[in-house]
Amino acid sequence: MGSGHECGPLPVIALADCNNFYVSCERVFRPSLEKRPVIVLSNNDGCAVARSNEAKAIGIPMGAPYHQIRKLCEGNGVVVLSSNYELYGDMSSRVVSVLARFAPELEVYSIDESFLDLTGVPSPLRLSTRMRDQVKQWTGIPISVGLGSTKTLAKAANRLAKKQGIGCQLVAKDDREALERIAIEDVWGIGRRLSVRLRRIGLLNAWQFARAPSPSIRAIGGVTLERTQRELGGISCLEMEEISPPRKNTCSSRSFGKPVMELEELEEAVANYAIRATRKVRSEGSLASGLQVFIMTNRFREDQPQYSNSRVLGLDEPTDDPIRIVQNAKKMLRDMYRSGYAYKKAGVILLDLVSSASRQGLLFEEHGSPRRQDFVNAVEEAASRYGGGGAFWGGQGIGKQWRMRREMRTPRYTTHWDDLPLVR
DNA sequence: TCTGGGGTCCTAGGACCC
DNA sequence: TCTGGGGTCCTAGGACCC
Repeated sequence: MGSGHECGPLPVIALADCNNFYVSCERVFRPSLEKRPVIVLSNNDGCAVARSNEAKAIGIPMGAPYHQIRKLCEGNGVVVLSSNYELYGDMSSRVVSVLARFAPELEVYSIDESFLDLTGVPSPLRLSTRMRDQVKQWTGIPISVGLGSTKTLAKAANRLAKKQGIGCQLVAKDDREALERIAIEDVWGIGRRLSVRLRRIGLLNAWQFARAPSPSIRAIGGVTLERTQRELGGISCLEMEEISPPRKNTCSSRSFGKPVMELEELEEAVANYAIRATRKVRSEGSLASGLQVFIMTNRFREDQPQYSNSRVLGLDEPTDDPIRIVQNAKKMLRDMYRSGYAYKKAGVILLDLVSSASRQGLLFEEHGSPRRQDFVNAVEEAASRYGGGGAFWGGQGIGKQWRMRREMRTPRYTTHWDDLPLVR
């Protein structure tokens, strides 16, 4: 230790990333979608958030608003699906459980990506290939695996693996040829803004970026960008995080299916979002120390008057009480509501979540009488067991004119009994 | 007519204090 | 001729990710 030489084996990080994940999930249950152009739309059937390779080849860009590509889709026989997050969430955990058999240390990074520590494995490429076959065989989901000595190099390797249609790829920190093929905007951590500024000073790809003088990098993107640069140079700055740190905030928000003018309807939507957000924190055993409510008009409509606002409230004591949160959220909404605007979106954010186990022990809480707690728990229990139809709070309303559109959703094959595929 | 949702981290600048 | 300086805390906004 401390000699400046390598001690122990060179670190090897793998990034296993599902190919076109949402589309692949749909294909598992509808094999007829294989080899056809398929896209999955975001909430509200708004944008294309997943595209099969065939759909990419047609020229459908990532994130394209559906109304802009509708003609293109119709003209090319593209299968268009609404998103089905219950299905994707369930498929995701299946994939993770297979991956976990291949490495002692695994970090679930997103719904379709996991990092694995393969340090010390004799032949990481061969292991990755076996892993990829296993995932495909057991879950039906195709994945690509990138290998590198840091997370950022593994990301870059994964990108090349996907681009070239090969399953697994390793990129070493001094592999000039490979790193030159990664455009600057495709480096993990460099988005649209930063890539423009980096291109302006002549840095066009990952190789050039990695070798640029670090003070100029820091001047452009601060310590975060400098970390990315070091990672590309093989110096690890982003550690594996096996257990994800507890969430700090949670948000529930939706665009409305139709613009909303009236306060009453907004109140209904906000009550629903508040309850959804509260259920999330309850399920994680957390309490909210504050909440934020926001509303906004459609920012794309330049012909219409715009208004957006938000209110933040600190709670005197952390809570997971839906009644209290809904009451406060509605009060905050009424406070900032202005009539005469066509509202497009609203949301509720629960802030500064703390663990309910470490609840700071007020034995005599004014609002938290045992009977009230029991009542709240009973309603929430019924709601979670039987879904929204089991029980709901008064303020949630029953009209739901503002509900989002989801007109092309496939059945929830794996999570709802009613939707199980029938075998004949 | 139609443009997603849910997160994190960092930084600059203001308020406040001594 | 020329307003003190330095620390902490908080927040809004900007950047990124999938």
